[in-house]
Amino acid sequence: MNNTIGIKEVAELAGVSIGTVDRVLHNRNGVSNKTASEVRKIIKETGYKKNTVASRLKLAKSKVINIAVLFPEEAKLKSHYWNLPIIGIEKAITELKEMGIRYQISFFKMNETNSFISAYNKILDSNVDGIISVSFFKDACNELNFLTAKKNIPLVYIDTQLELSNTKYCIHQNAQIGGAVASRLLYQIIGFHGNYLVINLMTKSELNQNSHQREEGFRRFFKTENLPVHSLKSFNVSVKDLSPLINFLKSYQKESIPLGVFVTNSRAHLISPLLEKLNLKSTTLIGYDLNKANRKLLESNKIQCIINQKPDFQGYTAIKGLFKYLTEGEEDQLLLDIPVEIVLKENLNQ
Amino acid sequence: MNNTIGIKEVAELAGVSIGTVDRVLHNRNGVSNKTASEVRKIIKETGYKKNTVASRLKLAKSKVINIAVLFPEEAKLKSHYWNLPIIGIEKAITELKEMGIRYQISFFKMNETNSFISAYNKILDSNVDGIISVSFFKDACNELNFLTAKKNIPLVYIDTQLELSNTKYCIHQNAQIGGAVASRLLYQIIGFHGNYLVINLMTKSELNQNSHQREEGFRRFFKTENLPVHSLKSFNVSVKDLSPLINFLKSYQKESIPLGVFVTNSRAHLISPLLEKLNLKSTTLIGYDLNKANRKLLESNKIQCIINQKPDFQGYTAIKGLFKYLTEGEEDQLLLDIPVEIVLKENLNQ
DNA sequence: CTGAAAGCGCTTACAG
DNA sequence: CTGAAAGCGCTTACAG
Repeated sequence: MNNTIGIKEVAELAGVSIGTVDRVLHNRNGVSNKTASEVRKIIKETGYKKNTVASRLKLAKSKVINIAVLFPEEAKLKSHYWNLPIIGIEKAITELKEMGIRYQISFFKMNETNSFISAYNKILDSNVDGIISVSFFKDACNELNFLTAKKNIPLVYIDTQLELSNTKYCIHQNAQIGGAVASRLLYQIIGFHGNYLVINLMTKSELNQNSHQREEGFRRFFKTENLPVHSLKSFNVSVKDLSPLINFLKSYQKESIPLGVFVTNSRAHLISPLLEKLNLKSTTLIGYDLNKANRKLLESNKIQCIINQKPDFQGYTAIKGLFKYLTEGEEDQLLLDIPVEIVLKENLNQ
Repeated sequence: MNNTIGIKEVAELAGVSIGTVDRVLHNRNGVSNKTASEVRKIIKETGYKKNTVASRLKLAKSKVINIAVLFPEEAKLKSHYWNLPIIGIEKAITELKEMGIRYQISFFKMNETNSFISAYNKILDSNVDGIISVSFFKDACNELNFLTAKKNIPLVYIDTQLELSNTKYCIHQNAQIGGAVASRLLYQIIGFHGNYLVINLMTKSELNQNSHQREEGFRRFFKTENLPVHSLKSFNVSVKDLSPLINFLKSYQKESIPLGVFVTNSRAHLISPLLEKLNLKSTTLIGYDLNKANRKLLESNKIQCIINQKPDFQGYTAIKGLFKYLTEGEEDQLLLDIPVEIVLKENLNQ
């Protein structure tokens, strides 16, 4: 490969100055159609690629890349789940610091659509080059998709993923695969002759879409693998009142066969004490996310397995991907499936 | 933070020219002690950090960073295990291309120390800035450690890790943790009332150190967790003649309790057919490494779990770490524990 | 519509 | 022993 093609060579071949080549490269106006197409031809022929390092060195101060991060306010709490993506974001920003990039974070209240809307409006009014957020509110996010598309501002959703119209970029874990991994693990442990229970802990009135898809993946496994099981039930319950679940769990007390429990969100730590109190022995518990409570239960063998969505990695990747997109127009790092990471007590603190 | 401290500011504060500051920064001679210490003082006070982007832009052509990679010749074969680190290496090189870095690969024969020695001698005679290799031969690697230290060339071992004297940098997976993860998985499936078997498949006369440590981690789990088991045995066998193993496995045919098999290297695919032929039902098989054969058996449920050492990630990290070290003197990315990745059929192709 | 020139922060050959 | 100047590849304000 001819690695020596720079803007200078392109300019020479096209018989113009490097300034003109640069104008064409950035679609700035002030170039005649004829010149522009000639330059474009040469760029195509030579396979010229802009040197991002040189470009960013020049622009690092005068044209800093501004990333807005819009997260639930829980992100402010250290060691909270929503704080983890920020760790990754900061790592990426540090790595790219010399390239001239910074981020600013704003917060919204999880149960107030309006706080989300007013936050993103403020962001859109500011001088922003890219946005990282999460899709909690369907209508508001659809609107945000529309507004950012109009303004040509890349918007990356990480983590939870609502089904929206026109979402362009998202970095998250495939919920179906997570569910299937959970069922495979439980099935290997418990086998045909056991009871399976999916618990959807709800904070809102309707079932979270992520939970729904995880359950779907969980159930599909048994079909795909053609494994009939003794009993597979699911139970939706509000975190505000777990008593219906407690009553339901009592029905397993009489049974002597093992029970496998899959909690479809980060709140497996709420279930473990119930199982203990009800004295449901030989129960295997699988949940999501390495929050403090889950970590502790993993360490004390009360939870057997946690599926990690690697929120830090998601944040990291979102920044790296946005940088790549904004500097080189490359999109493929902004549509990513994060691998399902299986965490046991033994590989917890690596 | 004062992000505006550049070499210019340092020069001004020290009352010298930027050329002199640069000489101090790179410990080049031709600076009086007095001037040098004054400059160093200012650097310390201001917390000045060289801008790597600018530095590499200047040097990208005149001082390309040369990385030598020395791998077993199996690395030439696509889809072979030893080819995987190269994929990661190439990814990292591509990302850093504009910074002026390239790599050159040479090969040695796995069972010929001399081919390794003559290969590294050739590398050391060339103009090389850093080396990535693997430690297969104890004496030769000790010698290589010595030679590279003398020449001040950073040497990173990835993957397998012999216990050598004076190994400075290595990127690999903790073998003990891998073994412990395997035992946890098997124990959850098989429980107290089962047979556990560790199979060490050997290519040489003595037991590979990695295998040894994996077995150690496997056995330690039962002690740490205080879980006595019905039977836990291990069997060392040469890949050249599996018949002793076959005979040994026959002893399990009479037993009606489940069997958990842990293969401590990448050759679980050699064991699966034996288990089938001997009709050892309700056996769970765990091994290492996502080679083609293992992948296939995972997909057909003949192997239940594979521990992935992420060789591609190791190669990627080695290049990134060497670059960081060579440009900024930062060492910590060259001493790395790669997380133990648990792979089931469901999260295999992510 | 286009070019020449200055400059991003660092490095180095050259001159003194 | 030290400084002034040129240059890495790109960008842009300025002049025409």
